[in-house]
Amino acid sequence: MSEHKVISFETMRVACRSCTLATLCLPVGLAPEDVERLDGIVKRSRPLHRGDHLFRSGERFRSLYVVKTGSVKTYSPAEEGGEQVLGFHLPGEVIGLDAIEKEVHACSAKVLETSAICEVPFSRFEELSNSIPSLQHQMYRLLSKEISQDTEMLLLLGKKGAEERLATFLLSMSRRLRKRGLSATDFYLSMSRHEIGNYLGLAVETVSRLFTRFQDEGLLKVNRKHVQLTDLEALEELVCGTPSDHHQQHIT
Amino acid sequence: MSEHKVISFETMRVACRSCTLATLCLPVGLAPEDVERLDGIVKRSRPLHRGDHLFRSGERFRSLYVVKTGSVKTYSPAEEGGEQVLGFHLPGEVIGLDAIEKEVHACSAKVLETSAICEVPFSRFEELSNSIPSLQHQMYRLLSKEISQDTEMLLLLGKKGAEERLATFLLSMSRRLRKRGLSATDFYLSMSRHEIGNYLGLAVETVSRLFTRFQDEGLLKVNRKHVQLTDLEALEELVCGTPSDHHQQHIT
DNA sequence: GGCCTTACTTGATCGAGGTCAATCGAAGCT
DNA sequence: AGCTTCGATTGACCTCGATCAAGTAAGGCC
Repeated sequence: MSEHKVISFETMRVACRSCTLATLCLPVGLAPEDVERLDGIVKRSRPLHRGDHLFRSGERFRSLYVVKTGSVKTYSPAEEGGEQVLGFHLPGEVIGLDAIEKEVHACSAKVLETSAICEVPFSRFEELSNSIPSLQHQMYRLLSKEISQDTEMLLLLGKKGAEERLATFLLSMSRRLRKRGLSATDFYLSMSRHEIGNYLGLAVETVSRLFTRFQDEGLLKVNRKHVQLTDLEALEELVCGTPSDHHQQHIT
Repeated sequence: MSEHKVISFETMRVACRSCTLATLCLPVGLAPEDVERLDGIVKRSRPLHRGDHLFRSGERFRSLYVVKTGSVKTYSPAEEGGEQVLGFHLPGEVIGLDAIEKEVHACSAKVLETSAICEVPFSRFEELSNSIPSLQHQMYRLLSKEISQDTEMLLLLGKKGAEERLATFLLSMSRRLRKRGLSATDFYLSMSRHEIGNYLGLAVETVSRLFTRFQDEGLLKVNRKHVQLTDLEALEELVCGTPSDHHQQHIT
């Protein structure tokens, strides 16, 4: 994991108002004094390390978590040691939204690399959002966004072929990294091929073969976890469905 | 469509407080005067008919819709006339939650049979939820529930085979109908085989074959849109993943 | 009633991608 | 360094479900 920088402890102590992720995870148009209030309920812990859990399936839901640096995967432990990867979470993204209703976590969240995570106790947050309309509004938007993202993913898994799935995944990473001010074309994947395959509903071997094929076709360069997207345009094309009329699953 | 009863106009005028769906779509523990307030912003229209749209992809988002009777499908119009079915919505279910963030509908909603639908203007609802903490709480729960349902669906499409998909679909219908006080084992499907297949990521032919197979195996009786589940137990087993160790997609 | 359109069913064939198996290479350990 | 382990890659083969192609039955309309 030497490709990932160590998180300085100082970084952890930065308040919401000065966090570089403020525009991502903070309500837009929130008054400064309200930011203070929100800041007051956020817990900041020491950096977590690869393999640490934010929570596990079955645990009582208490807090939402916001990734500050690093990355987290959520997964649903299936029968017999097998697991189902539900998502990968990058800085600025919120984890735990699916557990609000039942007040129990249906999935587990595991840190993929050394990461800084903010914890937001939900009951406190809910009280706060009661007295701050724009915070409530932002929360509605956040939840709604999660729904529409899941919907897109659903579409991907339901009808798209293996190529489109991997291309979509790579472009999603690219887009999300760019939004966070990082390189959109040159990055390290913090998850294994196995986890990618599991997430996309593909066998590890298929993921591996696709990486090789994409490289052969000049779409990207890949070396282990290091990926460089050299032809975003072509990847987009693969996704958008003009792949020279590829085996487009029935659909109708 | 003679199998579906016509909605009397009277039914439409019933206020939230006396609606049989109150326990489904109303906040639990909402004070009577608050129910009145909510009731005040809900619009009730004449019954809609098969093919009518609640909204179309691209339209500005203004309201959430609650199915009172009948059923609705949401779908995303894909390239070239093809569409992607995103979900089927039964009485008590809310439609439009995915559009809150962008304030634009990314999908269309079409009525599958004569249906009564309540319209809830979102901006008014949001104001109201600002002053009624338990309404806000219920809304958080509702949005969260949608997320966890999408997550389950995602799992289904990512890793499950055709049998499991159809079995899951049928059990989902069964469970939802039971919750609404209708028969869990004897019902009419308001959507076509084609729409079921599209929704589950399967070809029409596969859906048809599976219905036949399930019938042959004594799991259900099917005649056109009329379905009778005669062995819920066995269907559950198909879903849960103890199908005598069937071709369980890699997963790991 | 008879025609027509649309939905559903059933059979035959094909291919994307999963499974099995072997090899390779990198990171971690003593 | 040398050993071990786990992840990634590559090849051979096979299965599930898509696609193609009829054929059948039901509702709609004159």
